[in-house]
Amino acid sequence: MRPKTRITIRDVAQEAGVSYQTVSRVINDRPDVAPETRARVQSAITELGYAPNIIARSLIQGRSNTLGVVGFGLELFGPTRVLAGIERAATELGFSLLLSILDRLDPNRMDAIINDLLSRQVDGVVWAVPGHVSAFEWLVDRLGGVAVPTVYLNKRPDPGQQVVAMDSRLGARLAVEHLLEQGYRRIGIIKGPRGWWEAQEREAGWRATMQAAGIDNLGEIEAEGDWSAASGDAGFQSLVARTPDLDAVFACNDQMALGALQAARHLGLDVPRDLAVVGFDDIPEASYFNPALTTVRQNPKELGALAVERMNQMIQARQQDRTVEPGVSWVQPRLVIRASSVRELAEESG
Amino acid sequence: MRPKTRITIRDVAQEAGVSYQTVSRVINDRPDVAPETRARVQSAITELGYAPNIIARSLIQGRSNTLGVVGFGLELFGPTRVLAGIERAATELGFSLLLSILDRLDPNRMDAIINDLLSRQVDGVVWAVPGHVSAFEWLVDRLGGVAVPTVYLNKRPDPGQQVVAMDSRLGARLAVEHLLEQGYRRIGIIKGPRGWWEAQEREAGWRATMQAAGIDNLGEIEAEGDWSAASGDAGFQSLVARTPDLDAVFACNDQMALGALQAARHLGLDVPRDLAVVGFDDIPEASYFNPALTTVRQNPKELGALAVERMNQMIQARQQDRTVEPGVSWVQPRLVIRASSVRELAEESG
DNA sequence: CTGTTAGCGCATTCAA
DNA sequence: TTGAATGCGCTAACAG
Repeated sequence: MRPKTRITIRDVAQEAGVSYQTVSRVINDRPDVAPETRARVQSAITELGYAPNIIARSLIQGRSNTLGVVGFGLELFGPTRVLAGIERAATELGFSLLLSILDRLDPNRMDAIINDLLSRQVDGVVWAVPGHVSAFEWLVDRLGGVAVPTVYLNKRPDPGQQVVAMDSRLGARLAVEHLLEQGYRRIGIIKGPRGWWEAQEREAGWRATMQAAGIDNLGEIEAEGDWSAASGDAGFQSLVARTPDLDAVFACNDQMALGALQAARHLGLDVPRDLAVVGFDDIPEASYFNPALTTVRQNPKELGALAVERMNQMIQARQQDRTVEPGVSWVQPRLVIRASSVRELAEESG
Repeated sequence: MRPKTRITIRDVAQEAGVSYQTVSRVINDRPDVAPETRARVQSAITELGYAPNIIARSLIQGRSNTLGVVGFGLELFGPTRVLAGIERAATELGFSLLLSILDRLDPNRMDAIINDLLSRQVDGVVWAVPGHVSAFEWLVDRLGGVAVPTVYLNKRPDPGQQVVAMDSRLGARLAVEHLLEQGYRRIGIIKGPRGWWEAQEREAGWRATMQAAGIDNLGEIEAEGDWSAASGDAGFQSLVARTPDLDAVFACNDQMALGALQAARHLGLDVPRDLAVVGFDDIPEASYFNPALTTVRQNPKELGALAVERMNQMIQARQQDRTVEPGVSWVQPRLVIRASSVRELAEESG
């Protein structure tokens, strides 16, 4: 076991018989070191098990090579995968990640998180918290004020901000158009929680597509859920109660679709014969639902990766006193068609 | 928008008309500051929007208030929830989290992660990577060598190590005993990937309980999966092909159980009449499977929280030159009984 | 090529 | 109660 005192650059210098600045040069791969000296230093480093203190380096350089990530829960599919994408991209670009998780939209907690991240000298902040737009105004002020590069994920685009977002509206349109093509007309919706921008977008996509198809009285075929299967179950029941001629449901995520499938079964409805169900996300289990679920596939990992690349550009630019034009990057979802919305497919696999 | 140069303690001092050490005292809530002075400094702080540089503080104190967390993927239920528990507990105890994700057990990547965490002066490392024991030997050496407090999650207990683990063996026993009580005898298993310690433990629990019940020829009712629904599907099919009198399946996680349910349906088997299925994890969707899944409920968040508390004890102890006795903390799972393993329940809800 | 001198932002001795 | 020095571990100018 090694001594408790930390091994510093000076210990290495002494061991190698050089000045400690030479050691610094070796560590930082500077060219101006004699090969023989370099080798001697290297072996001293491994000998002593020296590891450079990045904290000290950051202090000088005013740069920590660290990104702050603020996420929302780790319960849901999308946000979790987004985080995975962020992590991978950050690692590739040489950033470490300081992770904070928000469980609810508590301004005090948000403020504390931002403070901590700034105090820890993060080079940028990836704000991966879905939520109601108004909740962000003070935040933008706060982050904008200190001028820390910030990228927002799945947030309503605002001028002056860097946003990376899934095109949920398009996803919803794909889902509804598919159902229409399959001959379904009274396509109800089980919405996500009101506060989520993505939920609003999915609803908007559904509404626009339905209206374009000339279907009205949409109010009576709407239900609101909270992303959980239980809420999908309840939402479906309330839809059916209100709308006897309901023939399809667009659930705004796969868990709620699962709940709807379950409720339909209990009501003796056959999917997709009597009723079609489409979800959103394409969680890995979706193809094993009964019947297999047609759903809109997101690529949340890509979303996260894109956010980090954007971040990196901003940081690079900033070092050269340039700026990156604010704007929105949209990621396109696509529809994955399975048995829950196609009568022919159901015959085979059922 | 503020000037680009960072605001330091000196700027605040100047603004408040005191020396910068006084500002330091205010920041650190020292008692020996005149109330009037304190107020003046406080207002200067808010005025300038000053935030202390934790990096600099860490450098002096030799302590970063940061925990390194090494996780494995963010795809699986357990590991993700464990991370959530870690995050919450860490926040409560005033630690920030430096997150690294391992996608596969690559020694180079592991080494790079450890190096980075150590270089960033983390106060401790929470190693939340499931995997084969042998992969850890060099690691223990590495972490033990630098004497950074380390807690391992869901790893085979080894003397001299701090381990926090779910009692998977018990969980498996609960599952199998329940099936036996319900009158099932030929209880097959769909195992997790060979490399995972938890998978081994669940298998061991199954095996021991089966043997205790006097059931043999266990070799022919074993299949190996990879935690995915697809592998559960395939595993189940292979079991049925080999064992015509199979009457129950213990799947080592809920996704594989889902695959098994699906396969059973395709084979025209009624669950639970012809065949019972039990899973492991109790993912939120489990109660919405068809039929609702009996499963072993873990509390992975608690596991993560426990690990951090342990970590905190070690760090505290270390500051006082004490040591914490190495050992294992076991977290107990419990069985959640639903329709997939109880014929009477199936009648009602089916 | 290598060593010397400064200083990053702050806490921690001291002294006043 | 406050201010002046000292140094955490390291990099960034210089000089030699």
